[in-house]
Amino acid sequence: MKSNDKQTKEQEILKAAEQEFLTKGYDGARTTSIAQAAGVTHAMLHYYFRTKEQLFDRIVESKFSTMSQSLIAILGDPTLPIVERLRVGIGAHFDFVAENPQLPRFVINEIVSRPERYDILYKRVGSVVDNVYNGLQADIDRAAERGEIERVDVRMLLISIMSLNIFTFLAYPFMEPLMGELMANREQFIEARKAENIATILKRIEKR
Amino acid sequence: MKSNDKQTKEQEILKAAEQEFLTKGYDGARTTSIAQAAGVTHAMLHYYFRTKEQLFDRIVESKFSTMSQSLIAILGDPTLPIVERLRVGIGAHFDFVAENPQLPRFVINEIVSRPERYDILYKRVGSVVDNVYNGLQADIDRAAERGEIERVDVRMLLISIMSLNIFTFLAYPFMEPLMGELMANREQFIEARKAENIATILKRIEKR
DNA sequence: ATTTGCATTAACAATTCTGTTAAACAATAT
DNA sequence: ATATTGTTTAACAGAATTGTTAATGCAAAT
Repeated sequence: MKSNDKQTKEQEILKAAEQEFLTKGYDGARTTSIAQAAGVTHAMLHYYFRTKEQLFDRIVESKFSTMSQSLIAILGDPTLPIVERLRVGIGAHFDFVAENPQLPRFVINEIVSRPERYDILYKRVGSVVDNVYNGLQADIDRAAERGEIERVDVRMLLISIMSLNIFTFLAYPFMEPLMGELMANREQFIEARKAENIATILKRIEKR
Repeated sequence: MKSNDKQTKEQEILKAAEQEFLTKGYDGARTTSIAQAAGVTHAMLHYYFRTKEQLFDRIVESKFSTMSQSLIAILGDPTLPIVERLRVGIGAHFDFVAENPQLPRFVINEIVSRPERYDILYKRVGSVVDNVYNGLQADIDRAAERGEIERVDVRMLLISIMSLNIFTFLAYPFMEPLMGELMANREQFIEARKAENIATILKRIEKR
């Protein structure tokens, strides 16, 4: 076959694997099921990726990278006034999660069920992150100095933002049946939730 | 053996199963591993519970029940003034989750990976819940009428509370390496987080 | 046209895991 | 003492799943 089609098949498998791993996790995923969804025999899967684990690693790598990007989105544009900066940052992060609704559950499950695998990854990231906060924290501190907002710990604020934004999608299937008409229209609910999360965080830093 | 010891063995298996299922999920759990952790041969597990699925159902039943209780805790004491009522309710819910930190991930994963299983459960619960909200919503409306707080939709507020409280524990292993000294002392962080969540929600309903 | 190298398939091998069974064992009642 | 009942073990059976391999196909290069 053409090297064109080869890429297509390999990517077909990757696409199917992503879907399967994201919804069912490593343990629940079946290589035969992935192959079937990709329209190839399962031997092909092993031909291209050798083992289930190596295929999985490819997905993990890509998903962890996406996850990092989403976190960086929160930090927003440093040239904006702090309240605007946060409003935009929170919204961008929310949109990011909305486009990857299965991602947080996947990442969290991975880290919980096989922490050893991510030790190295984390050691690398850990030290970088501190610097990342500092810019935003300084911004907040200056605005607080000027009496525009309440002074808060940026890490606490980031956790709150992640909580509100991510939980919306993480627990969607759990909450949907409990919330009646509020969640009847998904898009409408998502929009309302975005506004609510922004309002909640901005009020948190409002000066009394 | 004594019927005393019998109960002990059966419960030993249940205890081990709970741990295994909560951390690894249904697919990742191994009946042999559960049996080993319980100190019995795996045939015993089948003797008492017949199949992996039946054993799992026992755990699910118990965990879903615990989950329901935790949600009811948020509603708090209707005789208290609204702000106090919420403060206490949020704190109680937080404490509940703190004592069952693996619970939300387990429940969410279950519902995502096998939604059919919970359709019946939900149909039952769904209609009840509306009544549950109404009390608190009325309480909020009255306080808003008197100009004490801002008027909000109780369901949005409940989602925010759950988001903040649950995410703290859900994503703990994910965040811990990213937050440096903030999360170095677990108990201290948990306390700070509890206060932060309460502050965030109470500010949300504060009148400008 | 033949060789070369990758792609593909079908059949098979090995392992892991769940669940069964038949026999041994222990406690209690008769 | 013996029968009865429930408990426990070891060995096994069956199914599912991952991974391998040897043969075949196909396309481009020489």
